[in-house]
Amino acid sequence: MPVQHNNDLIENHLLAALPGEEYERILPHLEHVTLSLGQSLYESGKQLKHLYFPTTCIISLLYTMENGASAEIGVVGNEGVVGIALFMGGDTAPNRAIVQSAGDALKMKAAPLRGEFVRAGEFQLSLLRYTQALITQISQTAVCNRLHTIEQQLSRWLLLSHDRLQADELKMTQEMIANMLGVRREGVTYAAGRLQAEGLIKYARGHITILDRKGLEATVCECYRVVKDEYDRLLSQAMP
Amino acid sequence: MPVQHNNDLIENHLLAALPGEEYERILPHLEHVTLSLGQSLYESGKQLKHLYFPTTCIISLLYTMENGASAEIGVVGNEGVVGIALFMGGDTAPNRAIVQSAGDALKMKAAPLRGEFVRAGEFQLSLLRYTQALITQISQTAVCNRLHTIEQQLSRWLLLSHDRLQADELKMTQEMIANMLGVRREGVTYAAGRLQAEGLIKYARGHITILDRKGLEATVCECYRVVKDEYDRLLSQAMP
DNA sequence: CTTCATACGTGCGCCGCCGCACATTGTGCT
DNA sequence: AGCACAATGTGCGGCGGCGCACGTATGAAG
Repeated sequence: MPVQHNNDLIENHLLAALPGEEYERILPHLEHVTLSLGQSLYESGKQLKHLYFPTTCIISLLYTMENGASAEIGVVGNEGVVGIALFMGGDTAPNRAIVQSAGDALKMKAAPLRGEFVRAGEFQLSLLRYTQALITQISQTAVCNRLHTIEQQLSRWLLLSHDRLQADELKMTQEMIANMLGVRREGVTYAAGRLQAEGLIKYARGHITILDRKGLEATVCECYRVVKDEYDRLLSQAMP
Repeated sequence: MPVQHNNDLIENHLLAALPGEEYERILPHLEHVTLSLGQSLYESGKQLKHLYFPTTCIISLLYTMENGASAEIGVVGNEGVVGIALFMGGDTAPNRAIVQSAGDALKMKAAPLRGEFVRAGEFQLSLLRYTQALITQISQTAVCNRLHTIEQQLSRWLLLSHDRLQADELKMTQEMIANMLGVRREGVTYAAGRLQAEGLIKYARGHITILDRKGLEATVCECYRVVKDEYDRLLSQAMP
């Protein structure tokens, strides 16, 4: 289905921040799609066909090892875009993009993207600034994986997801979170139990509710703040 | 000192791959600099002033926590460039760039870089492709930090350094490696001891020699291969 | 209302890594 | 040559996380 309402665009901050002229040029190339939980947007090493601008969904960038173990390297919501390899010139990436929270996105074909990108306008600047923010997120994930406990990383993960979510409840089992964080399911059970005991979250059978966001922010490691500040700085127009 | 010999350029693969026209335009903006071990090219949050194209040096991208703990997020040699935030539009980055192996580089001021970048020529394409390769390296660092042992990570780190080095010996104490990997110095002693016992490396007081590269490649985790393949694929002109 | 798969809880032994303390061995400097 | 210091070796207790096994609860399907 083609994009019918301008509101669709506004829901993605990168698109919403475009000046009218570029907005008009890009509009016809966007297609509204609904994505379901667990769906794959691209696979490791496979040619990317589209760019996805999330509006209400959340996408997780995952790397899966040969033995099946996996770990998340970043998360993308309506502040960003999925498929940066397309405009960075790689065409493929050695990771996967999986729908972590069902919802909608705007899909753009590769060909018009390239045409628009080489104009070196605001669209290109936005995409590149976003990419730098994503690099910070990935970097901080590396640091956090090295130096912090599961409980700290879970807090960081919950806050990053909450920032990209319109609600306080996310549908997500501990098993799924364990796959994202690259840890045992039991490890998540333990860490989530502690956060619940502190009254910061509440969870039950695949439903996690953020009860005390301030409290979470107070206990999370600095990694969250570093990433958040960098997103705010680089995407100030695009992330209110 | 200004660049006097074209050979200087050839030593950096990104510059060497430029077509003659762009090469001529960029040449006057490059300055040859010699960098010493431990020197900082930029600090966290500080305005970047220059882009550095390593020729014989190796640069480490590090993140340092508030409590002083640090971890490497990537390494750059003559296949790449330091200071991507300059052309990605961020101007600053929340990490540091430290000289890991003394040597030379070509330095380019921010202003002419921007002018050249917006021409959307081969220079821009090269820089962006390189950035994607770097993203893969950072991502794989995150995964490796999560899932692999110090010994595996040390192997990966040695191979990545060896790829960017002209020799088999690198000047590097175990203490420094520990800071890069974000682990204890004793952990590096133990892991290095095992690699030495297997006859893969030899080390003594700040001098590490790669004895059996094939052997190292056979024991390293898949993370190294993933990064290497992606660099080869994206920078095939630039990394022989 | 029962059934049943799915999600979560818990205990146990094990291992890798940490923090600390201290011994030992090179290396450069005078 | 001798000294001081930097680099490495080693041991020990502790902890966080792993793999495994099995128990418990809850929501949906019939």
